[in-house]
Amino acid sequence: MVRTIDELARLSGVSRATVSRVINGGSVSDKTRRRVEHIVAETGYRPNLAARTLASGRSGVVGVVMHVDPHLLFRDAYFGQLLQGMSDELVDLAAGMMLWLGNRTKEQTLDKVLSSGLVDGVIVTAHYRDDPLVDGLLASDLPTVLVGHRRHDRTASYVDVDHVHAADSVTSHLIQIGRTRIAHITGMRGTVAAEDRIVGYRRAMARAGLPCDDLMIDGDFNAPSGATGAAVLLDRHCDAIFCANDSTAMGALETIRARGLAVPGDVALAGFDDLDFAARLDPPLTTVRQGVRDQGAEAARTLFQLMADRDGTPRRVILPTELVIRQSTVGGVLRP
Amino acid sequence: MVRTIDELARLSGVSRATVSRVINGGSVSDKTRRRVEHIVAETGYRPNLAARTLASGRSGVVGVVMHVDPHLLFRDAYFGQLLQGMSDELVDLAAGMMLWLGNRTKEQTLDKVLSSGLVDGVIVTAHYRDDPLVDGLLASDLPTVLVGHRRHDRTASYVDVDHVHAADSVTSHLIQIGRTRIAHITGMRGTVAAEDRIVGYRRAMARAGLPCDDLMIDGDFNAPSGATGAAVLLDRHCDAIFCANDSTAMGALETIRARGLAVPGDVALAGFDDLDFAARLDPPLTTVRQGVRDQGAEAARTLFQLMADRDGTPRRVILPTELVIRQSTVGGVLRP
DNA sequence: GGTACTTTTGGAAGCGCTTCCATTCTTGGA
DNA sequence: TCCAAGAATGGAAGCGCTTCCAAAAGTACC
Repeated sequence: MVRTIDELARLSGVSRATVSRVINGGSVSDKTRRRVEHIVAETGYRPNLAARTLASGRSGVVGVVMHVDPHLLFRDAYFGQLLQGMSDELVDLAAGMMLWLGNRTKEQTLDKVLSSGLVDGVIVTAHYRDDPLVDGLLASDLPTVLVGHRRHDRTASYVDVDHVHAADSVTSHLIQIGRTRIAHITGMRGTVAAEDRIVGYRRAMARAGLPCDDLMIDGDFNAPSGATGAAVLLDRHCDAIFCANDSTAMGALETIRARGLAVPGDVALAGFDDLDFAARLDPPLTTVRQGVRDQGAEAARTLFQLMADRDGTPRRVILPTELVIRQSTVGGVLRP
Repeated sequence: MVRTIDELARLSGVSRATVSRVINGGSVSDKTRRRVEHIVAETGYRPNLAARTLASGRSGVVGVVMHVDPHLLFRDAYFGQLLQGMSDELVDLAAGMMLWLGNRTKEQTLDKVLSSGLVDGVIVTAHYRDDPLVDGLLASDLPTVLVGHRRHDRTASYVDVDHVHAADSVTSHLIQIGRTRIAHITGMRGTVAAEDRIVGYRRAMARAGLPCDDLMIDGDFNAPSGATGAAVLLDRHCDAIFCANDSTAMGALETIRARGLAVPGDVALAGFDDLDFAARLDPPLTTVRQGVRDQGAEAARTLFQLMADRDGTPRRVILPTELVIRQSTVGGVLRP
C-alpha cells in the first residue's frame, strides 16, 4: 500500500516536490503529470490531510457552528435543512465539514472552534442579538459567515432574509382578509428573527391603525409555546394569530381545535418557515417560505468567496421570502 | 501570542518534550507540571491539532456519515435528533465531529472519509441492506459503529432497536382493539427498518390468523407516500393503518381526512418514531417511541469503547422501544 | 551555434508536535 | 554513607507534506 508521497515519487521516478505539484496543480510538464497521475490512480494513493494542513496552513475543512438551545435545535427540520444546504454546496468545495452543536457554554464552544486550528473558515448561526460566540469568531482571524445577522455587524459577512418585510406581509395579508384582532406569538425573545418579526407585525398593524399591544405573547419557536400562547390570546378574543414559526403555529392549532373553534372561520392562523409539515396541517398553513436549504448553500458559497479573497469587503446576502397562502387563512379555496 | 510548544518551553524553562508531557498527561514532577500549566493558562496556548495528528497518528476527531437520500434526510427531525445525541456525548470525548452527508455516490463518500485520514473512528447510519459505504468502512481499519445493522454484520459494532418486535407490538395493539383489516404502509424497501417492520407486522397478523397480503403498500418513510398509500388502502376497506414512521402516518392522516373518515372511528392509525409532532397531530398519534437521541449518544459511547480497546470483540447494543398509545387508535381516552 | 529567456525539476528546510532513548536527578534500603 | 533502582528530563528523530530557491532543461531568436 502506497502511503507517502515519497514512495510515490520513487515509483514515478521524480522528486517528491514534483509529485506535490502534480497533486496540487502546480506547473509540471504534461508528460510528467500524466505519468504521475497514472501512478496515483494505480496505487490509490491519498495525501495525508494532517501533514498537508501542517505544511500548508490550510486544511480544506470548514467549520459549522450551531450553538442553539437543545430545546430549539432539531425539534423541527429547520436546522437540518440548513445543514443539508451547506453540505450540498461544500461537497465540491471542501474536504469536509466539522460540526459543533451547542452542548456547553458559548465560550467553551468558541474555544473548541478556535483551538482546533483545523478549519479554514466557519459558518455560524447568529440568531441572538447578543452572542459572545459570534463576537469571538468575528474577532478572530478565521473567515466567518453568519446565517442571520445583527444590525451592528457592520463588517461581518452574512446570509439572511428580511424578517421585517416578511412579517409585515403576513400581517398585511391577515388585515386584508378582514381581520382586526390579529395576535402575534413571538419567537424566542432576544433572537433577531423574533424581534424583527415583531417589528414587521407592529408596522403592518400600525399602518392599518389596528391596536396590537394586548395581542402579543412571547413564545420560543416551539409548539408548546404556541399552545399556551394561543390559550391566552383566544381569551382576548383575537380573530387571527400570526405565529413566529410553523412549529409555534402547530401548537396554536392544537389549542384552537381543543376549544372547538374553526380555522380560519373563527381564527385565521399563519406561520413562518414553510417546513414540510406546514402544508400537511389541517387546515394547511399559510406561512412565509424562506428557502432554508438555499440559505445554507448560499452561506457556504459566501464563505468560499471570503476565503478566496481575504480582507476583501464583507459580503452580505439577503435572500427573498415568499408569502404562501393556504386554507388556514383563506378557507375553502383550493390548495395552490 | 504564544503559538508553538517551543515558545512555551522557553518561557517555562523546560524542554519541549516536558511541555508535551504536561499537556498529554505524561509523567512529570508536580512542581514542573504546575509551573508549565500556569504558563499555559497565562498565555492561552493551544496545541496545533494538525501537528499533533501528524506526530501521534490520532486526531481526537470522529466522523459521522449519514449517506441518506436527500428526500429522506432532514425532512423530519429524525436525523437531527440522532446527530444531537452524538454531539451531546462527543463534546466531552472528542475534539470535534466531522459530518458527511450523502451528496454524491456512496463510493465517493467512502473515499472522502477514508482519504481524509483525520478521523479516529466513524459512526455511520446503516439503513440499507446493501450498502457499499458501510461495507467499505467495516473493511477499513477505522473503528466503526453502525446506527442500525444488517443481520450479516457478524463482526460489526452497532446500536439499533428491535424493529421486528416493535412492529409486532403495534400491530398486536391494533388487533387487540378489534381491528381485522389492518394495513401497513412500509418504509423504503431495501432498508432494514422497513423490512424488519414488515416482518413484525406479518408475524402479528399471522399469529392472529388475519390475512395481510393485499394490505401492504410500499412507502418511503415520507408523508407523500403515506398519502398515496392510504388512498389505495382505504379503497381496500382497511380499518387500521400501521405506517412505517410518523411522517408517513401524517401523510396518511391527510388522505383519511380528505375522505371524511374518522380516526380512529373508521380507521385506526399508528406510526413509528414518536417524533415531537406525533403527539400534536389531530388526533394524537399512537406510535413506537425509539429514543433517537439515545441511539446517537449510545453510538458515540460505543465508538469510544471500541477505540479504547482496538481489536476487542464487537459491541452490539439493542435499545428498548416503547409502544405509546394515543387517541389515533384509542379515541376518546384522555391524552396520556 | 550561441545567448537570453522561460519552464520544469530537485534539494532542502521546515510546519508543530509526539515519542524513543539516553542522561540526569531522586529516593530508599543496606 | 553509598549504591542501585526508579522517576524526571532533555535531545533528537521523524510524522508526511508544501514551498522556497537554485539548478537544469527546454525554447526562441539572432
